Amino acid sequence: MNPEPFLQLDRVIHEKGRLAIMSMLAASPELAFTELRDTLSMTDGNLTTHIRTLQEAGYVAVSKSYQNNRPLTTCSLTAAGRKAFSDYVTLLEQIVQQTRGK
Amino acid sequence: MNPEPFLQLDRVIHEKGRLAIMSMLAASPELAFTELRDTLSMTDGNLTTHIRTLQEAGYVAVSKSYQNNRPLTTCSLTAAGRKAFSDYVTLLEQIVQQTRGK
DNA sequence: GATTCGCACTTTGCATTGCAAAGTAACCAC
DNA sequence: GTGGTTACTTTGCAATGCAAAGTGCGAATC
Repeated sequence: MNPEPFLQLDRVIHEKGRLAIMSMLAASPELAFTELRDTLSMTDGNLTTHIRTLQEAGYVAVSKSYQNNRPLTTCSLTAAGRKAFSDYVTLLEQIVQQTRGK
Repeated sequence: MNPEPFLQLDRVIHEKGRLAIMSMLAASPELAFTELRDTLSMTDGNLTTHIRTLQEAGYVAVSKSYQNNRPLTTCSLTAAGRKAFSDYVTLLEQIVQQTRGK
């Protein structure tokens, strides 16, 4: 068994909530705070902190505006975020293959 | 994007360290404390607590004995552990496919 | 026009947990 | 017998996930 993939897993992404956020953002150019919250059944507080963590890591860009007289926060992946997520998934693939191939 | 797989990920297994332990145990019938520690470059304290967590979840069986005048702790997957790990990897597969198939 | 309501977040506080430093126990070397 | 090594365990701390409570703003109700 090769332990390398595990050791390399990015802590920022390897967290249920943030992994889900990253996956959703990888599939859509941008998503609103409320879309993420409702789709992932997260509490508001939980979602803000995860988004902040991703933002501080440089993985997502956050834009805040006003639309329809409401605050509107939209998130999108940065280039670094896309890269990091791709690398992460590659590691997952390796782990799955290592496991299934036993 | 389907958020189901993420929501289902088993917290006990979905942790870098424990995921690595479970993977190693899935590949070998049993492993010694020291083998796990050295292969995964974990500190002793870190490893014991992770093993305890897995044990309390009913995923690994731990047997303690004395061999060569040394304590010898060996771990192996339980049936429940094997099942839980298999389910977990299945979810990983889904996540990888969802991502790669975009 | 004050006030209640609802929406979209943010902040705060708590409870959990990862982690390693220090501790324990048993053996060996000298 | 004490100094060192191995194989763990316990303890303490720092980080983090999480949700309850808080904030700001506009709309509706009175």
